[in-house]
Amino acid sequence: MKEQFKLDNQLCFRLYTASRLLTQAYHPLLSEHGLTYPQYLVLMVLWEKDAQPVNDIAKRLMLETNTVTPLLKRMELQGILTRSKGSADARQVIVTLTEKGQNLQNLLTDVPMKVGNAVICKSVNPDTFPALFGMLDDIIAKLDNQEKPHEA
Amino acid sequence: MKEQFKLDNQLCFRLYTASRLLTQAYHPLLSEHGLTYPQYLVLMVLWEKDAQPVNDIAKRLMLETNTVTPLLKRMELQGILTRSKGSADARQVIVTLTEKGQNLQNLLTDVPMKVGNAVICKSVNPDTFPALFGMLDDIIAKLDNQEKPHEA
DNA sequence: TACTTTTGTATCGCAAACGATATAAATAAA
DNA sequence: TTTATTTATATCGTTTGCGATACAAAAGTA
Repeated sequence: MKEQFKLDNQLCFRLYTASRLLTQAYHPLLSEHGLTYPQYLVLMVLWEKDAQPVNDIAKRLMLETNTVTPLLKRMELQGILTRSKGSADARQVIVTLTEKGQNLQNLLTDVPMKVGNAVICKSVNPDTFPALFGMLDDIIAKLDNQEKPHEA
Repeated sequence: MKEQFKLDNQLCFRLYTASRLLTQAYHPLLSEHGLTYPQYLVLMVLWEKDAQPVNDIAKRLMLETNTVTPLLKRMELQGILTRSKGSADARQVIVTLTEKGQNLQNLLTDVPMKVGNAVICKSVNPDTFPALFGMLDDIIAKLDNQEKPHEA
């Protein structure tokens, strides 16, 4: 058994598992409002800046539009947002929060605190957060412009 | 816009993104051999210890059996492993690597190094790996026995 | 203007994930 | 030994995630 294949040596498996389990921790808090975690991410993007084209939302979440489009359609069916043709560029679809979508920000106020307190702060010393965030951001940045092989 | 909802403050979004992008980095190396990343994880589990019941594999990967079962069936169709009724406990399904499955370990020898060199070591100082692994392990451990609320 | 290329979204198909539920085998209890 | 409970897998349905591809609008070029 080759050393490089030991599961305990894998960064990716750790990220994969931590991501899944942390997402699961959000589940009961979000499903209460009929939301999934990726939908919650879309909400955070639109709360930061409303009325964005699909592309901008996808870029912000580093997802492909073919992932985001169906996701947005489901949220539209739920009356959380609307999708309308852009006026400047007719190819664009502008996504705008409805009142219900705006209001979810109030209903979900406690979610970050609940997950943070119940889980994260009990497992990681808050002082080490900047270091952890920094490392993850470095990995993400590296992987992000790995794919776009630098046009030069 | 409430501070706690800023995407840049979210640990979960970072984990989610880092996990996705790193998995994508494996994709070209694995698809060459007809494998997906979760299938590669199963292989690592079985290379460590062959002939395990479905449950043990699922536990090792911290996945549910309803995720692992279809995954194993696909791998069985590819001739990578076999699924057979356990002799001691007739409920169990014992998963065993075929010669093809064994041999994939040789074909994939370079994968960890390629991903590691090309991506990880260029974004994170290898000296900080133990710290990063430790923090992720702490988060995973905390989330893991969060769900099983400690039978007491 | 006519043609080509790029860009923004969407459709399709497949492989995860996972909650809910079903089923059979094993174990425990009555 | 019945009956009840737990355990090991599996089935079903829904939502993601993403590669491949389609298509129309916009931008660039001849």
